[in-house]
Amino acid sequence: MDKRDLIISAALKLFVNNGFHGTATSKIAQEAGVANGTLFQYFKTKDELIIALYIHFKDELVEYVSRNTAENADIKETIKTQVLSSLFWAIDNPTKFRFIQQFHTSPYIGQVEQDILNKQVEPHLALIQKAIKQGIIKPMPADLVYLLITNQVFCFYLFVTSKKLSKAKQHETIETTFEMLWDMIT
Amino acid sequence: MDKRDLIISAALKLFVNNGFHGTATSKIAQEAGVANGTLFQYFKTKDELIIALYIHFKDELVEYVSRNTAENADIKETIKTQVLSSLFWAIDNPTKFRFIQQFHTSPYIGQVEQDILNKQVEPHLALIQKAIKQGIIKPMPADLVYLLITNQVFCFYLFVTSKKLSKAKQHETIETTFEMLWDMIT
DNA sequence: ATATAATGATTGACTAATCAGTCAATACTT
DNA sequence: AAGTATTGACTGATTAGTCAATCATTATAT
Repeated sequence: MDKRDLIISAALKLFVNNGFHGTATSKIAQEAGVANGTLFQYFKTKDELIIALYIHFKDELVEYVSRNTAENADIKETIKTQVLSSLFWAIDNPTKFRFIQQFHTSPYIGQVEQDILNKQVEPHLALIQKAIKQGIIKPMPADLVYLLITNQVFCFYLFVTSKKLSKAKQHETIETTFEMLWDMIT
Repeated sequence: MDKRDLIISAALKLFVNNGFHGTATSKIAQEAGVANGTLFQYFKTKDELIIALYIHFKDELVEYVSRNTAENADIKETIKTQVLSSLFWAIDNPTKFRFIQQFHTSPYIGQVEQDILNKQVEPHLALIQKAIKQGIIKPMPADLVYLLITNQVFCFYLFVTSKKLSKAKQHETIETTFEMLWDMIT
């Protein structure tokens, strides 16, 4: 694990526990076991670190989902796989997922270039639009459907983590709630 | 408008724009047009101010919703009225609503006494439980249903504010999406 | 009615602590 | 020996919170 990674995971932990400004860069360096100055070698400013963290973990999630998405399954199966793998990633990486949520509702989200945000959303929007054209999903704005789906994921995540369900029970709940979601939008 | 209210609205504005720790208490006092020390007369610490703000606005929302809820309508009508009035409140008070969301995903949420959180949620949970017993809503954990509903409200809010829809178009979208939500959980 | 006292609200200069970020010195690699 | 990565003491700026002094308001006494 190189110093950059040490800094990233220390920062993740402290930001989620104490908030962005509630975490001093010196505390991050300490937690990472590196010197104060080293942090600024890898990230020019604290803001740059925070934004880099968001892009880093969001990319990790996007990559995980696309790696788990079958190439030529039908649309329902594709969307289902994407929803479920997002959720599994969130359950396995609660701190990273909470960081993303915290970032989304913070003023920092405005500092991320629109290009980067679009690039992560575009493929999903395209898939939804395709499903709407084929008459699978109800005719409605694609970005509303996207919002409904992503919020459902967040919702499942909150539920699954608040109760301490067994893996089997988790899967069962996720399956039923996905079918409910699917019924809603089709 | 007394000083306490001036401080509250100044704090709301700055916290939403700059984050909790990104906002200095001196800036809040300045924005409110009161002296530094006056802020600490009304709120012993900055943390106390932040938490008081959350409870204040959450109460405002809860009160608004319950004021708009008909006494003896049927369950669907009751829940529908609650969802719609939450949403209208959010649209009319975007800064307050964003503050609540920002607070929810921040570490401060852990500092709010469980009693206070429960008191706001309980009546809604009771209503959902009643609907489940009567076989109106599908048999599933009441708190999951509650999560699904509140997240849907957040989702509508994001959609309605991202597009700049006319009031009429807003109502139309909200009506259809509520029916979708209702179909999903019943 | 007027003066005086008492109470409480408000002020802003102040402090000790903390912060992000720098940089000259040091350690490690090639 | 040259180049690169790392260090941590340091700085100027900013922070939350304090407090003695001032101001406003109301109550009491003459």
